[in-house]
Amino acid sequence: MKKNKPKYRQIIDAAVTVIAENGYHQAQVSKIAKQAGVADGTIYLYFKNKEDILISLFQDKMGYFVEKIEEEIAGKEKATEKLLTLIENHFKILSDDPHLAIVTQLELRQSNKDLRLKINEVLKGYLKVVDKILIEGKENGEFSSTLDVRLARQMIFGTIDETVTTWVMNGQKYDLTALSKKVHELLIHGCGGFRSKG
Amino acid sequence: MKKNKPKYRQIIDAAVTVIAENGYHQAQVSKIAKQAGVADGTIYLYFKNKEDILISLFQDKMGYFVEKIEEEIAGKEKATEKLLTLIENHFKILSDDPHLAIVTQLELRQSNKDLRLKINEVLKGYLKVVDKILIEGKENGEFSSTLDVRLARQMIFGTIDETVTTWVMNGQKYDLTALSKKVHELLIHGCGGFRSKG
Amino acid sequence: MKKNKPKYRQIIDAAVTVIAENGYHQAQVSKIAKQAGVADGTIYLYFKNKEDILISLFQDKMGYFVEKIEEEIAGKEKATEKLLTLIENHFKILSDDPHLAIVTQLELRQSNKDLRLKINEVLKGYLKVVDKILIEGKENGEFSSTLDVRLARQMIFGTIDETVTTWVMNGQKYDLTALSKKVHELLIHGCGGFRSKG
Amino acid sequence: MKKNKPKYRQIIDAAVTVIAENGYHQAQVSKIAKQAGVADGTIYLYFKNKEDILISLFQDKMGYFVEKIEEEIAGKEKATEKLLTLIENHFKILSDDPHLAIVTQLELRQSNKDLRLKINEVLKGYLKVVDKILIEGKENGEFSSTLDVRLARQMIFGTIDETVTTWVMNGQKYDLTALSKKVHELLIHGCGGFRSKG
DNA sequence: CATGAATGAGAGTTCATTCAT
DNA sequence: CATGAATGAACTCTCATTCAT
Repeated sequence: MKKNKPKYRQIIDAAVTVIAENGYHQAQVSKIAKQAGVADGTIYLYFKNKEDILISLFQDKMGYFVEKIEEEIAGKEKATEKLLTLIENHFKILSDDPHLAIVTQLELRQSNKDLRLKINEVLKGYLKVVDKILIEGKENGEFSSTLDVRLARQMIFGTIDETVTTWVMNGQKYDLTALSKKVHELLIHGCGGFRSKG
Repeated sequence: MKKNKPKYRQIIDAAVTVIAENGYHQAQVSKIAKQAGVADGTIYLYFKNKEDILISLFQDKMGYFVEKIEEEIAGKEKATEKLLTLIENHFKILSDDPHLAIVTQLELRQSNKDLRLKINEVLKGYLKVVDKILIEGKENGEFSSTLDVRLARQMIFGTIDETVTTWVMNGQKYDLTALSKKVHELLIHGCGGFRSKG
Repeated sequence: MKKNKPKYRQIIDAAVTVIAENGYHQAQVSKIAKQAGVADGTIYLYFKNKEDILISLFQDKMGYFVEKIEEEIAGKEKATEKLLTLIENHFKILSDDPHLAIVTQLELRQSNKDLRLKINEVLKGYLKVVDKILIEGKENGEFSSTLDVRLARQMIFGTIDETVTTWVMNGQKYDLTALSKKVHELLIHGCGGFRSKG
Repeated sequence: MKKNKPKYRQIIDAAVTVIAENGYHQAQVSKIAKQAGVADGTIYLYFKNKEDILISLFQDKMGYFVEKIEEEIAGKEKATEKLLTLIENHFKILSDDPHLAIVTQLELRQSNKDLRLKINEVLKGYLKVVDKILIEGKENGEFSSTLDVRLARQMIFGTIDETVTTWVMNGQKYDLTALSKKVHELLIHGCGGFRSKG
């Protein structure tokens, strides 16, 4: 398994750095090779082609993402708590790795449709976690019984994603993690806020 | 004013068609010229360069977007009604122009950072409309008085955008406009739904 | 005869200005037309093509050059005096018209071989004047009886031309005409200078 | 050092051939690559861009020029002998390489001002050699003590250059080297020739 | 005579990938 | 396993010239 060899990770990490610092369109294979400390040709011993580096990068990082979040969620009882944990961790992981945030929110989106379709495939793992929380919440009465899971998932992911992207575009200058509770509150009660009476 | 000459529109429309049918990276100037029925060089009598075509395209279409939505909103009294109208029109305009939907949701996002920054500039007009609705809703008590306008705007835009993108990526096979009410409901009351009692 | 119409001269003069100020490769027909205050198409009512403007420009200016010099020379008796007069006038005409100097010494030389061959054709009129002086000087004993007229002509023209070019390349900052006597002295007596005894 | 690799020279030599045979404006990079027997992209492993090929070509050839002439001059005692040697070698080197003569006298002069300024920089090395001869000649009494070195240098370079250019423009049909002595004689004694008595 | 909108051919350069060493 | 020199396809933009008005 090539994925366990040290150079595999070296190249993935080099790709994140190079893309974050130079932008997607200025991230040539030769630059990644140099950053990784290997020859251009060596890249092709570990990856099929350039696209494969990017997909692998995404799978690798997103795999950790899902794993980490599932782990943290496991300890929570209520769906709303789980959703908060998901938001908190999503924000935290990207806050802790500014390069990764730039790469996933801005740079990788410049890739062509094919690559984006493959990235979406990878994203499904994340979306399944969201779906599971939503279904659980519907079942135990925390969420509306008429909730459309697919739409709610799109709202949750869309909102989190837009929040992170705005933060990255503004230069990661403010504290993203501090927004978790307010975003959570918004997602649970909407713009209307919590009402005891209509 | 070049913008009023027929060839200006011909070229913009040709660009939408060519990008939608061939993808961003396969939309060569010569292809756009051919589709528009003009010579390659003619493009440069109306646009500074290729990037200028894309920005103009976005400004042009988004300008209509904002104009149309502001017009429709004007007739509504309540902020929630205005939000519904915004969602309905957003979905309707893109539903009515499948090519435009592909271009704005998928293809134009592949552009480089410079172009994307300029596109974001244009988007600000749309976000201001959303902000106005939110502020109004806070003032007349429809929305929570503690609502964070910026976060709420990110939720609204993120949700709408993600909903449209998902629809486009799935081949525009289902009725997007039919989702307006449910998306609206979600944005107002959140996953928790409307509760008469906490 | 088109050459006598006012627009003919307007265009020639515009060409000199535009080439001097923008350089040969940035002297587009449209720029010359604008400077001349006529439409692009009008150029082609007076000149066959762009090359024709440049050749006409050269013929026109060089014609004045030869005419002026022949006129001044006519009043001189000795060949050496005639040579001095030629140098003085050559330097003076170009000193008096800095744009023309730039155009003839630097810009027009960037033209392609065809155009340069035609320019050389025009130059022959000037070289004939030089030849006449040389032959006269040989006949009346002012110049060596073994003088190779062709080589001497190349020396005279090469020296004058190089002197003017150096002056133009240095920004026309010093007084070119002040060099006439010394250049003349050099051409008559060479580096060795005048010697009463070998 | 790329300059010592065989392909570096292959490309330079190919450029001389292609420019001489097709003219400056018809010397496309792809043509030079083909002539050199390498791929288009290979050119850019050895040269920054097309202009860099031409400057390198000039530096390379002119470097040899100056080196060769300085070497030959070193063995001569008198300034006049040195000048003769310079002329002889200048003529000989270009006579021996007809392609190079075409390139330096006609084609490279069509380059834009930027390139020509860089070429002039290279030429300064040659002009310094001329200056050294002139100063030496003044010091040891061979040349006039009142000689203006800058003007004399312009005469010498202008005359040699004009002589070579005329020879190239006439199709290199006559023996250029045979003119060395007469040109030398002209430069030393001028049109007046050698006089024992004024 | 004069206009100026329209034409369309033509070339330098980058970079993912290969393969002989 | 690792190297890195070599490959070659692909595309934007300029500008001299024309011709319908």
